[in-house]
Amino acid sequence: MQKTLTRVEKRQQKLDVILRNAAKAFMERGYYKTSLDDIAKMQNVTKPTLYYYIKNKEDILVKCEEVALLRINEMIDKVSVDQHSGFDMLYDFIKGYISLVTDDIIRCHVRHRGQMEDVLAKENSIKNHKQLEYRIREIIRIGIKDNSIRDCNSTILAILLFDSLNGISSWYKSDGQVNLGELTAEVLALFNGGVRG
Amino acid sequence: MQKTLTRVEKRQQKLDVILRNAAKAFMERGYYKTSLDDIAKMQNVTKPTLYYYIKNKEDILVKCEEVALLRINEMIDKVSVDQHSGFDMLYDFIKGYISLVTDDIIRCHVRHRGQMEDVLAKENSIKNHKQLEYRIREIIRIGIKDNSIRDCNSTILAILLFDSLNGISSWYKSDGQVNLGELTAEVLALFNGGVRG
DNA sequence: CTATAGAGTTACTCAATAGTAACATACTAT
DNA sequence: ATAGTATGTTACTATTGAGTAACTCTATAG
Repeated sequence: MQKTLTRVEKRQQKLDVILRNAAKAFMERGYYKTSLDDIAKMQNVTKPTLYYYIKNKEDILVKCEEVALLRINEMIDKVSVDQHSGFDMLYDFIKGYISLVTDDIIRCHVRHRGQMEDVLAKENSIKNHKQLEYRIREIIRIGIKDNSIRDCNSTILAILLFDSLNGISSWYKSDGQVNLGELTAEVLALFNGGVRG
Repeated sequence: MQKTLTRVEKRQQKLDVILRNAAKAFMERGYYKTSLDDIAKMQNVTKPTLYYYIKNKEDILVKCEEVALLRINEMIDKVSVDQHSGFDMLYDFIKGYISLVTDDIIRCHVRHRGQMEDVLAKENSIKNHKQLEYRIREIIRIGIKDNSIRDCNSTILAILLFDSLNGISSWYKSDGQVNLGELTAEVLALFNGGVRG
């Protein structure tokens, strides 16, 4: 017999559902074209109920960001524990990131990061992303030192890497025509050896 | 003595200014956070005046798209006239595209394409981008045939290419720390030979 | 078993802003 | 010069949607 959920657990679950539904709607219709009434309806509740779980509309973005950053950082932790080379770490990061950007909450974060109206939230969001970029830059630097990665501007490479991977998040749909495995393989091949024939 | 501008020319110029200012504001604050009053103020006119030049707010996006597509297609035309290889064409396309995405109207188009509320405008925008992607795919196919480009899924490569280049448009600022020349060089190097050391 | 906090509702306020009507002025072609 | 159109203004309408007040019902802790 499963232990019945405590109030706190139920509450957390409901918040998760709100975030998931909101993230999905934001990705499909966009943040401003999605009203809180729309989101409430997806849970079969009314708008004021949402305010029991979130501070305001923008808080949904902030909370999605929290979840997303946790998962992304966790993934970077995993690929960072000593591998053969910087290249290998970066390689695994790309694989990991692509598998993450199929999740609505992550996609929502990627699409809306740094766009909050609240000045503090916005600054924080930008800072958070800088932190991620910094971690990837470090991996690239390790790779350059051990000669597994071409000597390059690690800042620019890190940005370009995020750009292309984040681009995927905006169009990738699990039910679309592009297969995730093949997509990952192509990205890794491009990343590994460029496009030269 | 310079011939004074005709009404039609003056009108065209004013429309250009509106598009440019609107595009700039949309990139800085976002489409929904920018009101028509804001845009009007940038030209020192009032909101109803704008309606003399545009059908409605969304029409600004449509008109920016028209301008952007003209310039992008023109650039692709230029790099397509017979070069040594598919790779060379693609190489020049990348150079050309990066130089274009520093322009606010192009950036505005890139950021907002396919997001119109008007169903027809939206479908048209998506179709337009598909058309661009198709042209790049063709270049890639030429490169694969003449062995200047690695045998790969041309669809995925075209998408990834646009993703990374369009990513640049969202963060690149001409007054920022990243130098455009160095950025282009890094992209081309990555594109040419990947990241392997 | 019951007091209380949790979870939800209906019915509102209030602000922002897209778009319009009606009117005023300035150019330009004849 | 002047008719008429291009360009602009002020003052408005109408809608949307975020956020709140005030209330009901329900479950659980003691």
